[in-house]
Amino acid sequence: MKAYGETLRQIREQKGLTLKELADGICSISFLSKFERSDSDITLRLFTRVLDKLMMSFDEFLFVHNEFKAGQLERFFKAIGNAYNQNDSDALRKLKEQEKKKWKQSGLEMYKHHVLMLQMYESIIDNKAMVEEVHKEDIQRLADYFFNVEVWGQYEFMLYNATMLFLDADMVLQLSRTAYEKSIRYEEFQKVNEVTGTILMNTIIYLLGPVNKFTNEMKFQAELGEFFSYLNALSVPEHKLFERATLLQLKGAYKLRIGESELGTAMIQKAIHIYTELGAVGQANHIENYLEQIMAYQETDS
Amino acid sequence: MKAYGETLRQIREQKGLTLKELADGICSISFLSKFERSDSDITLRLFTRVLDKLMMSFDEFLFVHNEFKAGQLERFFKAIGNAYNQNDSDALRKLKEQEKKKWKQSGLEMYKHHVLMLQMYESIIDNKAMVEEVHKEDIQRLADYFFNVEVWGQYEFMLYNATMLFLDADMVLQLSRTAYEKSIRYEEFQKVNEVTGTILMNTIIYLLGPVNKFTNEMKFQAELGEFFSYLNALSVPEHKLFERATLLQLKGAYKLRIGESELGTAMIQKAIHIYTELGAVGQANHIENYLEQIMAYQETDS
DNA sequence: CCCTCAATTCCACTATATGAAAATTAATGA
DNA sequence: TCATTAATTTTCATATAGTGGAATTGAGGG
Repeated sequence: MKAYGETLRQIREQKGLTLKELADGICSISFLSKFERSDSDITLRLFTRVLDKLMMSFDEFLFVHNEFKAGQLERFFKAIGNAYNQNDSDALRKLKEQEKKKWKQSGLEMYKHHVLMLQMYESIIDNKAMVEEVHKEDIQRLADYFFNVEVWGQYEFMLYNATMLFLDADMVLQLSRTAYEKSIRYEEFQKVNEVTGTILMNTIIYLLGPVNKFTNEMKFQAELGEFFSYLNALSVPEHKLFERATLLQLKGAYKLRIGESELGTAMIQKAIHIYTELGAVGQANHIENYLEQIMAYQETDS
Repeated sequence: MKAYGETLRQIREQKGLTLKELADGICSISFLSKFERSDSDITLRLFTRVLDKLMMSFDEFLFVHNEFKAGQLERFFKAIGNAYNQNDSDALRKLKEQEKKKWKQSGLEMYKHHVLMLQMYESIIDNKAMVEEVHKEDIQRLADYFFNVEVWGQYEFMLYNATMLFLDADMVLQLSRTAYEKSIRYEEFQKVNEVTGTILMNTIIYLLGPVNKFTNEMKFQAELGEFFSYLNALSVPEHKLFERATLLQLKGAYKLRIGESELGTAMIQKAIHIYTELGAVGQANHIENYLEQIMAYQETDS
């Protein structure tokens, strides 16, 4: 792997800066030269100032350094998401083995969580019943982790989003609420902001329950109201059209759920219409199927 | 300012890790302890591995470290944007003085660009004619910079987006094209991806020309087609509803521009309708005004 | 109470980060 | 062609990053 210094040199030369100019006020010229030739490493403090001077963020620097590939966190969850969406249980198993290995080497709890998560996705794909008894305590451990971490970071948000579907309703209620509260200080940090959105959406979907229950009595009415208001707050910026469209769609589903069929259908139709107008046919079809499923069950029922 | 080590300690403790666990395989326990107590700095190489183990990105770490504030790059451009949108020429002048000072201290060209940019925004707000002669060469310098930087980073994209409005049409054509091409490798890097979107939108708006010219002959027909196709390519992911809506709106404006009034109006109405349905009244009004302006001019003309 | 584990401190030692000045290279121009 | 100058690399001295170990403190836990 290329050293960081070489990347820095590339960037500096791109910008037409001399060693002297970049080093000025930060470190000696000779040292910067050494670092760029990977004759020496650099301390965090100095490097921060170098990047500041270049008006560059660490993540962007690393992105360039890693040949324009995203960081490990995103790659990890994206790999899981891709494998799951493509029903590729081989890929999931592979990922699971990797994490298991890391766990055995380090004994760190986080890798155990990863193994659990991957196992669960695997069992969904393979349509195997989850070996509940065995995992029960692992799940509890995972939930405990979420309850104990005081400040959530992007990792916790993403992990929770990827596992909430396996947790009990009362846990989900508490944790999603916690997640929303903890996310507020990340308002300016786009990535966390976005995961929070998905968490809230998934929570609402979770609380609405399976489609074939849409005619029974309602369990989480108050809580749904609460989470709708969170999602509303998150979608305040007017350019967040995707969040707003999803909100519309979910509100429609909610109306359907509580029996206001005409209103609910109308709202979902609106959402479908918007997606269609914008040429997002995949999404439009997806919602349409969802709506049809509900209708089918309700017909059976009546 | 708090030292990095302290922040790391907070995070480590939050995650319930011991020094031993975090240091294992990376560095000695006693050293990590030293670093966390700011008794010592840490090298970039080691710190990268620490963050990797924590599944944390540099930017997120710095975000937490800086008390949940965005990085300097974004703060800088956001400050300018805010001041401009609020017609606050005092704030702009203040920013300008800051950059001027940096320029005098370092002699770096980039600060001169910043001064130029701020001066131009200032003159728009104060409705003063730009002192063209004086700035002509500065503008040329800025354009030269864009032409010479081989690999654009987030900074270059943002700077170009903020200044293109002051450049000549032929420069804008070339540079926007370049910008799009250079942005392709940043597909996975959200922030650059987003600025690219705005650059393309602004380019199209620039090429469409002022509203009161909407009845004259068309200059950049071919180029507009080109940029529409770029923006189309960028908006492929179906969740990019804002980009898609803007595209609809701009295509409508284009139709109006080339005389297809009914079709153009219909498209823009669609966009307005979507914003309205999604409760984005600000945006909806904004587009409505735009449409009315065009219509007013066309009526005068006929 | 003892026992254990996490963290700090101290020490001795090595590797290397960092700065100042000298040497080299490259480019430019008279 | 030879100065001249700027940019970079080398050299070398020193401060400090980083290791490993051992002794100490402190906080539970049984």
